[in-house]
Amino acid sequence: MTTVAPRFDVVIHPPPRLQVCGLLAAVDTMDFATVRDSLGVSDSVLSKHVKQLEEAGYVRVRKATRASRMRTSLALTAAGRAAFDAHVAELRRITGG
Amino acid sequence: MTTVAPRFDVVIHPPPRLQVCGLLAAVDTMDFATVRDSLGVSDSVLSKHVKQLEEAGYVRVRKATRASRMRTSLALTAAGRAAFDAHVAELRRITGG
DNA sequence: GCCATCCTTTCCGCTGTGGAAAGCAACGAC
DNA sequence: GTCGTTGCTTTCCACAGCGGAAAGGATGGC
Repeated sequence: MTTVAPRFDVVIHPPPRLQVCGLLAAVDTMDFATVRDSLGVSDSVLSKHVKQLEEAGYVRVRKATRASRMRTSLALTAAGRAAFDAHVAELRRITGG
Repeated sequence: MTTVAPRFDVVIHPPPRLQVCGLLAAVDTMDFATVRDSLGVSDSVLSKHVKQLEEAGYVRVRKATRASRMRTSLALTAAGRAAFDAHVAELRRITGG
């Protein structure tokens, strides 16, 4: 039984962004550097993908000074979580969940 | 517990090909026209995606004369099924299945 | 022969992508 | 204050992948 309406989302689907959403879905918040290292991508690549997720309203980017250094933390928004859940539901439907 | 080793497959991941594999995974064989109509794409688009799956060794294309008309039927190969299962496993892993 | 069916291939313009490098803001060291 | 470092961001660029339209077979009915 599905709780969200399956809906394919082209913003989420590409591998790097699917991974970012997958990571963020499991936590409240995650540092930019942690995500970057988890994906094994460069700063610029992650930054660009995060920007797309942010412009879609799926990810919130918060900059805070921590330990005397600026850190950027990422989190899924409510809309982002909903879109991710719907996309995952659609993937399950397509792949014969 | 996983039965196949999760492995991301860039040949399978793009939406049209993921859908083709998803359809074929559920049956022994499916006609080209049926797949085309299920995806809602044009002949040329499906043909090109099928070709990529075929060149990867994932789909077998069989042409047979049926009802006095030539029909093309598609089926996953063993390698195709294995790759699809592995890709689905990886998607589940990424999305927190 | 001619036409219709059923794909396949080519052509073309567009979009998306990653790598490299330059940019930039914030901070501590001095 | 200026210098260098850290931590992203943006720009530039070259390239791969995509779909639509149209031309191209191949086959069979007439």
